[in-house]
Amino acid sequence: MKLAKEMDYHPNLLARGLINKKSKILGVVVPTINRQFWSNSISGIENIAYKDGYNVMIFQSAESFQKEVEIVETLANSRVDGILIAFSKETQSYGHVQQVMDRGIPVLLFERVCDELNTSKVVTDDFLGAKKITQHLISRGKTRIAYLGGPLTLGVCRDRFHGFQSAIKSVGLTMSPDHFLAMEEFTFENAKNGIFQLWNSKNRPDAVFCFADILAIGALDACKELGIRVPEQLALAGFGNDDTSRFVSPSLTTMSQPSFEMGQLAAKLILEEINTGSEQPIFKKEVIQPTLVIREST
Amino acid sequence: MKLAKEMDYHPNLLARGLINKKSKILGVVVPTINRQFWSNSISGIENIAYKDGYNVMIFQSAESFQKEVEIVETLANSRVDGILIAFSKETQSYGHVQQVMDRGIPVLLFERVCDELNTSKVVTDDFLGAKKITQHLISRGKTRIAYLGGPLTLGVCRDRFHGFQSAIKSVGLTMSPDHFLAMEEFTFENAKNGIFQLWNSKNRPDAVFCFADILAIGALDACKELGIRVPEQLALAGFGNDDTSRFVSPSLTTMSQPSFEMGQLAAKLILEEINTGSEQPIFKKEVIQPTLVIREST
DNA sequence: TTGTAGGCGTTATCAT
DNA sequence: ATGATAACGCCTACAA
Repeated sequence: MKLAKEMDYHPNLLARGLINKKSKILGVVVPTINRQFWSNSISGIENIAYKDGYNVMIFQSAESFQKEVEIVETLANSRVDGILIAFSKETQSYGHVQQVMDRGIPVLLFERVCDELNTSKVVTDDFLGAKKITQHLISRGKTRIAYLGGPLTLGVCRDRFHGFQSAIKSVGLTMSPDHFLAMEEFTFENAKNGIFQLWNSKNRPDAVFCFADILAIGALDACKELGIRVPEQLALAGFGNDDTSRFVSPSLTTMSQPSFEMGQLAAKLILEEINTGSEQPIFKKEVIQPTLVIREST
Repeated sequence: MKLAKEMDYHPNLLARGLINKKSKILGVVVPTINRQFWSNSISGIENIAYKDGYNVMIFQSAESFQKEVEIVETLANSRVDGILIAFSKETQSYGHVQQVMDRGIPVLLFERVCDELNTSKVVTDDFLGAKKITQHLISRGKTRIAYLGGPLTLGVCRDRFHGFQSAIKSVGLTMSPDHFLAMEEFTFENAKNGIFQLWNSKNRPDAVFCFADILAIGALDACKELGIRVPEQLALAGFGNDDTSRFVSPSLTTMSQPSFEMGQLAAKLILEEINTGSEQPIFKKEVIQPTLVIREST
């Protein structure tokens, strides 16, 4: 070691990886790092990975299937020891992932998963989470609850919508069809327009379940412009508990997802799989419970 | 290519990197990806890098000097083709970076930089930005402006403070010493306590220049609790133009930093350096102007 | 204990 | 054009 330092020797990780057939790198693919859920998850993954001497390579698919395919291929070709993926919104087929699994690379799916692949998974209990917060809206005396969310092709959207429905139905309520708004992109502006639309109809809701905090924040802004009192005239519920949800006013009732811990768990599972070697691994599906955070908007 | 596909051949990027002495990977080191400025910068870097066939490896120093040193070493040992660094708050010495530069690896500094290293740099014009927004506060008739920021050991803090001072002095104002609050950690809570402290003194300010949006948001919350009217009794200015600054109410006046574009520029500069080969490169320092976004808090 | 040969998967070079 | 060979830097196995 002394001589190494004297000679300014530094190991070449490429060569080491080549001979060892492992790079001590985990690859992570997320839709974006520009939202707290994802960046926190990544921090959780890193937290565990570092302890085990692993580095983490982060990639953003930017919700593009094409890019996701390229990234997964690159990751596999870089001989990363494991890949953690949260699918893009566009992703409907999973051949690109099955392929790297066939090549013997451990894969773990988190948050945005699919049923078709036989891997370990870490997901939020979206059904129960959505059900709980909808029940909370109902407990506030709301009966005409609208749904503001994404296309039901995306698993997460489907689950949350079903949870929402389940809560409604179990108390004998129904959702009028024009209270179901699905948008392709989860943006502030889209949500705002959604509220305008809902409020201009003859059949105004008295509460809105929003698929994500950013939608609820857009909804809130629409309410301000329209002079709607929140939560008296219209209660708003979000999902995710982004920092922002605490800072807006009225502050936002939402479901808190333990994103950091989910990342940690995901890393633990895949490292387990990596370290137990090539024996037939048992794939675990961990379903994480989000918790209700009640604030002013309900 | 056909045969390659038939045989399910995939190139081994480690072997390729070993022989080519280049990995087609850029390494990025940021304090955290959990703030929009950083995640947007990274998106900008990726945007340019991908076009040139480069992948981006992202690492978080978590504001720890020790971790930053380790990351830089790992990156160098992985034979990345270039390293983009934004220093951690703790970083005061730069030997770890000089070392990899001596090893012939191109390095670019962005946002959190230092004068000691001879590299290309991409920075915000913190001095002028702080000066502009302070002048804006002055133009609103404020005369007792407090400063809420970080330790002056951090270059960014120093520059913004000097810009603040310059604006104050140029109109013959002075800052009373107890209106200077420096905190180690830029958190909502710290900022809140700062406002409590300022408001409990005999010498209340009528405006606060906050080093970062999150501080202004904490300040805003303190104002709500204390019943201070913003901006009439106390005007608040932030820095960074995080999404949240638009969503709080009153919405926040702040300086907008073109983070995505700064990332793009940083990537362009280092790729230029990489592609021109080992000839003596000319190091550029790009100083980006932030723009004033006037909202309700002033 | 210490030293040496061989191979990981590529690519560049040289010979055919 | 096609084919063989050496080398990138490291590590393992085997020989001394």
